[in-house]
Amino acid sequence: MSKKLSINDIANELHVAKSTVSFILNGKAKEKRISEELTERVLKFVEEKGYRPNQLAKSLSTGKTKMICLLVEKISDYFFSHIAFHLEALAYKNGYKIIYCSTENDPEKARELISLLRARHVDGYIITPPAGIEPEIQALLNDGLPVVLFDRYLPGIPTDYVGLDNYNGTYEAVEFLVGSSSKRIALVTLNSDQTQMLERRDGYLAALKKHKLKPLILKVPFENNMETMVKQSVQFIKDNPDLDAVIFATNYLALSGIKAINEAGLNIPSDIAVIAFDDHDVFNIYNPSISAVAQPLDEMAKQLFKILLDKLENKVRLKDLSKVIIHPELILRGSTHKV
Amino acid sequence: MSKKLSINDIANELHVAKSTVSFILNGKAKEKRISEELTERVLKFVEEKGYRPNQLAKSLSTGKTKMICLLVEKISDYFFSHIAFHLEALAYKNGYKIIYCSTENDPEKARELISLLRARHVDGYIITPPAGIEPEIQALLNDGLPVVLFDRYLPGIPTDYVGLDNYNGTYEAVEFLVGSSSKRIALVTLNSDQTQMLERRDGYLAALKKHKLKPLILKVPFENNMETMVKQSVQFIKDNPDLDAVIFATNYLALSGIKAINEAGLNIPSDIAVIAFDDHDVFNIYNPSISAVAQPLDEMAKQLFKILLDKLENKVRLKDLSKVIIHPELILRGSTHKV
DNA sequence: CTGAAAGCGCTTACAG
DNA sequence: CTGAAAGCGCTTACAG
Repeated sequence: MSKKLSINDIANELHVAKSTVSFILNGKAKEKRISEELTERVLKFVEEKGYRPNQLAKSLSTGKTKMICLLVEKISDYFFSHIAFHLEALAYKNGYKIIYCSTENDPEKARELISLLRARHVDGYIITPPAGIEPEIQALLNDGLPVVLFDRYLPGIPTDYVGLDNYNGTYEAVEFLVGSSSKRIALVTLNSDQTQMLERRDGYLAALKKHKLKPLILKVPFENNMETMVKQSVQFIKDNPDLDAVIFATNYLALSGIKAINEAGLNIPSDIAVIAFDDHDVFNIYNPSISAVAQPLDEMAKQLFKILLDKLENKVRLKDLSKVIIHPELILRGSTHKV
Repeated sequence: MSKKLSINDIANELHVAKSTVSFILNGKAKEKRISEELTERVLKFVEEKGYRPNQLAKSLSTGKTKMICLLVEKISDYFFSHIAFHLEALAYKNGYKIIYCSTENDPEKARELISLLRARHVDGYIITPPAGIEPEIQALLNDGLPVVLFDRYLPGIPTDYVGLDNYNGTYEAVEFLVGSSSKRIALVTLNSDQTQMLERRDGYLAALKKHKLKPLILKVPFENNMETMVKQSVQFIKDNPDLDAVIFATNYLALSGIKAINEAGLNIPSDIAVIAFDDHDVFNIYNPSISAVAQPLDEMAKQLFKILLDKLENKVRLKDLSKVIIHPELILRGSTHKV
């Protein structure tokens, strides 16, 4: 276990001041008018020895850790793990590392996590906030730390935000269903007040109203397991025999709902057409394949990271907020009628 | 943006030495025989002010960062994102944070990531290694850093390891299929030399041999997208009309394979029985539901973390290696015959 | 029990 | 161009 090289060792071995080495390593050789020859010599030595500056010391001294906190509802969810993957690529390209945390939608846990991450001095935050952590978010902002919310926002607090145009997502889904002659269109959603869920509901309601159709909404409790969800959906279908189309507000609701439709002995799409909100790998290979309102995951990640990076690099003032609303894509597959 | 409190500020305000404050904060008050009254006073003050020690400074001084690197093939994969979720819970309970990185199975990228994480002085590593990073793993070990590999290992290097009993996973799957009267059992696997894939193949071959059945293996190139995989599987099915059962070596191979079986106009399980290696949420709600050799994800995460933590806390010597082989669970669902 | 001091490994004004 | 020095905010022997 060879002792790790420090900037001091390098300075000593090369008989130069460690400040000189530091400047060279940080690309300030020109600026500090250090001779090209010396610069070369130092860089070569560093290269040979495989020296890597201790980031802890650097961070303590500069106040920057080059770490970003990704605080999501649950890292194992399809949506979040894919966002995590895309963000990672962008972060690494720019010299940042990502620490992830799952809130499981518990504000208490989110508070604790933010507090822990603050003690580690991460440079910026990307967060899907549970309701109730407004004070902590505000505190981050007050202390000059960049915070970008995504997927859902906190109505009381102005922040940077990247989200889907959920309203038009369901609106356009309804429009399509009406256009393919569905008359009785239900929305199956979660019993949740998160902004993205409310927007999906509102888009649905608005489109139905436009077409003078009666809304029909099933709210599934958030905590339910798949089995319970299926049962509730089956009951819902039985109670509404005139149903001829369903929009599911999340991809897992759709999966359980389709099982329910199968169990009820109905055919997709001839008896009931189905559109899922939020795409999923398996929708493509399901039988029938499932139409979906897709969130462009890479685009969302790209926008999220851009907003954060601009603030981290002081290209944008902290007070100047960006809201990016990404347009979803309605992907038509086998679970809806051809038009 | 109020200035952050430091241990110096606290010492000054309370008119005590900062070493005293440090001892108290680190629970060494008793050991250092600091009066209970003073201890109380300091803790109360700290509590009131909401002081959080700067972890960077602490890390620089102690050499411990309380951070763990989770280096996986791809964070958005079902298996890895679920392992990540379970590990997170364990890590946080023990005061650790996790930085994740995706190697995408590229040794060059893995090397770069390890180098970057070393500069950040993470305390320990949990890794699914791509072939070719043996030297880097060895270097970590030589420098006394705990490393636990999982899912696959590097044959040349003795390390801590947590993996599935892949051999018996496919072996038992074949046994079951034979027992439910399948005669012509194929294995669809990836064109990969990773240890876990080889073990799955070997278990399959051994079980077939025992029953004097002829093996039939399709190797799908690793890089293929879903569509290509489906095409290859369809062709494979057509080429082998006597096929009556298939074991898919990964969950995504199973999903594309099932699509292929559907497209070939065959019925599951009456024409072809199907077992997938590695369970997936959607298998349960698929129609028919899909039998699977399930990896106990929480158990794997638990073992992984325990091994790592024991080393981090010096409960186990670095040289003493653990290998934990976890037994898979064969979950029978609708894609296989009842027995 | 307490205080002064050195050290972790960097950065960065400041003076030459 | 270079060197000595202070500072980031902790920990921890060491001496009283």
